Amino acid sequence: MIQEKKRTFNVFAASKGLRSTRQRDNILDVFLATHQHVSVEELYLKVKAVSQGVGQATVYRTLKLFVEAGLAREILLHDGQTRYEHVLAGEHHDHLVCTGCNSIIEFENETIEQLQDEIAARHGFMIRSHKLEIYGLCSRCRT
Amino acid sequence: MIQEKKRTFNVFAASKGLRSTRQRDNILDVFLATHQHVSVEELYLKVKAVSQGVGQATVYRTLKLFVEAGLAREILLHDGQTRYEHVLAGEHHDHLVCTGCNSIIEFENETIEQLQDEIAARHGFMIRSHKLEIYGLCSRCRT
DNA sequence: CTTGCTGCAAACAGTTTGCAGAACT
DNA sequence: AGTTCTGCAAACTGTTTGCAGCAAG
Repeated sequence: MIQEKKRTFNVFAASKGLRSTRQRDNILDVFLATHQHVSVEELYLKVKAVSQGVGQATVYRTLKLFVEAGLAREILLHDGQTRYEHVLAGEHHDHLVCTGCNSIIEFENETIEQLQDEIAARHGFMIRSHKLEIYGLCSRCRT
Repeated sequence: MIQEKKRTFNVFAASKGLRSTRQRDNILDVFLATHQHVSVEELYLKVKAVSQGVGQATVYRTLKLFVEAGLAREILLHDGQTRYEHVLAGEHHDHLVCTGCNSIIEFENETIEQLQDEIAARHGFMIRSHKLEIYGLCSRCRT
């Protein structure tokens, strides 16, 4: 599905008249190879390790493109850094964030999603996205 | 209940050996008189209108104290500013955030809270707090 | 050759911090 | 008097932007 994502980005790029560059390819590769919730800084370091001469600015700019292309999603946790996660086709997941070790457990719950739809409908609200984060201590960190 | 909140803060201050100052009183008054989701900047301006000579830094410092004292809670939306909301005894509410006009509708849903507890339990996770934000367009903004 | 993309460094916005003087106890 | 608190301005951090040169189409 990595190929699939690359294709998605190419289609998007073509439709926008964007050019294909070494940097964007590198960043996309690294992003796709990465696990959930990379910060820009982390990604920048990984990209730099693979190929010299990619500036932070480009990483920032490119990540925004990925978001536009629907490949990535911004998430704001409480650590002052914007992080990006993969958008997995169709489904959505939420996060259990451990404040002890900063680990993140993902979960999905169809019922919660449905309830959200109901709540939105009740307020005449049209949902575009949502974010549910539960903070606390994971099983290892609760002593 | 404003008196009640002031008392809460005084108790907290006393227990921490903090001093009572004109600035802190002013900021607390303004915060309590304020509606949900004030940014530091907004609060700073309101405080300055009431009494000259209160610096931004003090507002920042004081808001953190309110959080520690359990009166306020930080919320991070997607506008680059940290906002603070009132902590209402016991109950918790979540947000429908309109990306059109930046208005915020609050809601509560007991069932969602229960589902969260179940999910957490399933992962051996101990919940400390959570945050559910639904982004989209409110009834006025959806055209 | 035209136009978009990049790296760099400077600019920014929000927040934090060091410090000298003011204020509380 | 002894400390804590404050305002100011400078420092910081994460992110954005202007621009000259580079590279893709």
